[in-house]
Amino acid sequence: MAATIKDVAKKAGVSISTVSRVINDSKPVSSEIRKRVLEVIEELEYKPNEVARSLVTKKSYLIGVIVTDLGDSYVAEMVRGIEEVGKMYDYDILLCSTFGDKEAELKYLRLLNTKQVEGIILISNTLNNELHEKTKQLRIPFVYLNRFYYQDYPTVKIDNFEASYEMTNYLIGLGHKDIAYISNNGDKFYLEKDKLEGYKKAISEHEDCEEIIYFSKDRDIEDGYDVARDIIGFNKEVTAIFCSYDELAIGVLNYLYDNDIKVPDEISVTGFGDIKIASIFRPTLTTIKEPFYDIGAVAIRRIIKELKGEIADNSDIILPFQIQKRGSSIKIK
Amino acid sequence: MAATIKDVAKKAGVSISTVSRVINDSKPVSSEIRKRVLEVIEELEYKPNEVARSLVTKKSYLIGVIVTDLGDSYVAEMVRGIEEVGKMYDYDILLCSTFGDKEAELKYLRLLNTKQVEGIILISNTLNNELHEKTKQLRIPFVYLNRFYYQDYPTVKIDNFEASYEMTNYLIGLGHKDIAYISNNGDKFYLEKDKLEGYKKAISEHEDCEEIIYFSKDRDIEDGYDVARDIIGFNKEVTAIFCSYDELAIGVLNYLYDNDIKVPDEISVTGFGDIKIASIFRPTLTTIKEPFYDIGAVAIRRIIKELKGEIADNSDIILPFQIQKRGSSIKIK
DNA sequence: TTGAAAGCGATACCAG
DNA sequence: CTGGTATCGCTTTCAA
Repeated sequence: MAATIKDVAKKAGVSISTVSRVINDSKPVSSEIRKRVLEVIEELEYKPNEVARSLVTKKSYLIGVIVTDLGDSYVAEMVRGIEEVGKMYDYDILLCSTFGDKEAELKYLRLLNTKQVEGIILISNTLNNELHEKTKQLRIPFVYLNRFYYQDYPTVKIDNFEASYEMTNYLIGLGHKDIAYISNNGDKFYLEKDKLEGYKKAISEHEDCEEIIYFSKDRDIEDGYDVARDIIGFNKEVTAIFCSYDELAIGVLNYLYDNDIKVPDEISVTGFGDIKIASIFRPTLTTIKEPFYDIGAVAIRRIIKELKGEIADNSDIILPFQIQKRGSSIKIK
Repeated sequence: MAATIKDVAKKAGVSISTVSRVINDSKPVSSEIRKRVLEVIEELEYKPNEVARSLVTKKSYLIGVIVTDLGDSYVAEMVRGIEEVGKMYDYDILLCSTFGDKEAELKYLRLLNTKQVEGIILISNTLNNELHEKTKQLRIPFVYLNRFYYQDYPTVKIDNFEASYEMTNYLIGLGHKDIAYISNNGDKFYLEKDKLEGYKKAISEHEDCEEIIYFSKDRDIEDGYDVARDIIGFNKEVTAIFCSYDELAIGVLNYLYDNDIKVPDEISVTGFGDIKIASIFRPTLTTIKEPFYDIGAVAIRRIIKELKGEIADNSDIILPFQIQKRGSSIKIK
């Protein structure tokens, strides 16, 4: 068995209170005794049992992180941010993956609560209305991260409208007039709505441009592939395709590659997100960089602040984005 | 404050022992009392405090997972496997990322220990000799996963020699004779050694083939890019390039793309690993599928078995691999 | 079948 | 500055 505080106390000939004091240096201890205790600790390789400690202090130094799927690079990126910043404040990450199952979101919310996590970050990709009551009950700091939907919880994100507006203007600036936009869904709860509006606004500000909007079935690579076929088939004059998600853009690039259509020479393609593959793929993808790492980092930062009792209003945090200009877009000839 | 077992006991008019019995059904409780207790639990929304429970049972239902970087898709994949199987046995994952820092590996080993994790899985990408003594001290199940080096701990992997041998034979079967192999390093502790041997053996068994071995500086995409330049520059007759890691292969494909060399028409390229991007990239990459998810799954399975006292010898577990034939390789004309 | 009481390993308050 | 002791929330003997 591992040594306990009692073992140390006995061997050092002091009380457990004293041992506790030296390991936490919570109260003054004579340097003589401190030294002896430290020696015994060394000797016994004593390490305080954090579980016991948690029980009395009510601090677990654990943050629960519920994610959809680490297999999505943007999720992994957020978790990196969460973890790295968490560690700076001695917080550890308890990880749960839902694989898109709403039931699981609720289940893990409960589970993490029994494990006494001090805060919870949920990275979701669906809409979940049952969430509300559960999160209220918990009474622990909670941040909701969702790249697709908008729901009424504290969150961290970029200004999707503005980003989309800028990207469209960037393409217009390159001389493109027939810019197709691949949207996923413009309904109420979708962040996509903002993006779509951004595109529309930019287009409407330029007389020689017209809205060309296509809707994809979903937002995976295959969906981009399918829409690309439609666009190319029906709309020969399109010179640029702006996709509301990088995943769609990759699908578009794949379709164009398979059909020997040169990017960017014949057609420019841009995405949204800057997921990992965007800079690796050939051609490299021009896209809007959503700072996933920072989003995670800021999310946990917010939780820790709240834990420390520092003011934390319920407002969303908006992070800056960037237009990453890469090989898939070019000035029109 | 959340309700405790005492609150439940008081409200139900029974002792806490009884409450404990019903929530664990560890001992018979009259159905009448059970019902009442259950009602109160419902009413108070009582959820047992797992921390307190851990303290007495010595079971935290926590497995520590130390990884290099979730940003590497294969790591994320392993963690998925670990977590999904872990959950089946009610285990949760405590995640720590080292970003390649050896010191951090040791540090987190200690940390996880104080957090009373019941087992540890380390996903590493370096050699770490100081590990040995630390892991022995812990006396908890430990599995070591490393895609690059071999170190003397229980691990889960594929037969790298055999995989490399098969892939080389596959290319030979396609009619290729001048097959370049990009190795990272053939030294003692490198798994790479086995791969290199596999390639050599296959080549040696075919009279009209000759070893063409290039060494990359490291094993990232850029390194593959650099080596490709060398190969193309110095070895015009090469018709196939077999890379010891998918990352290198992606670099090679990028170089060929940038220099207008058609894959697979002019040259075939194959990789090793089947990381996520391999099947997305164009052309899709022919490669050896290392079952990362399964490796993680089996690793935690092993730990849980050991925890249950089921026999667990110290031998490595070898998982099957597969040759994924995709678009980057073709029969020679 | 039930309850009382002893711990699990630490912290923290109260005396001295 | 140091020690004794209650306590955190729960499980687990031991008696009844």
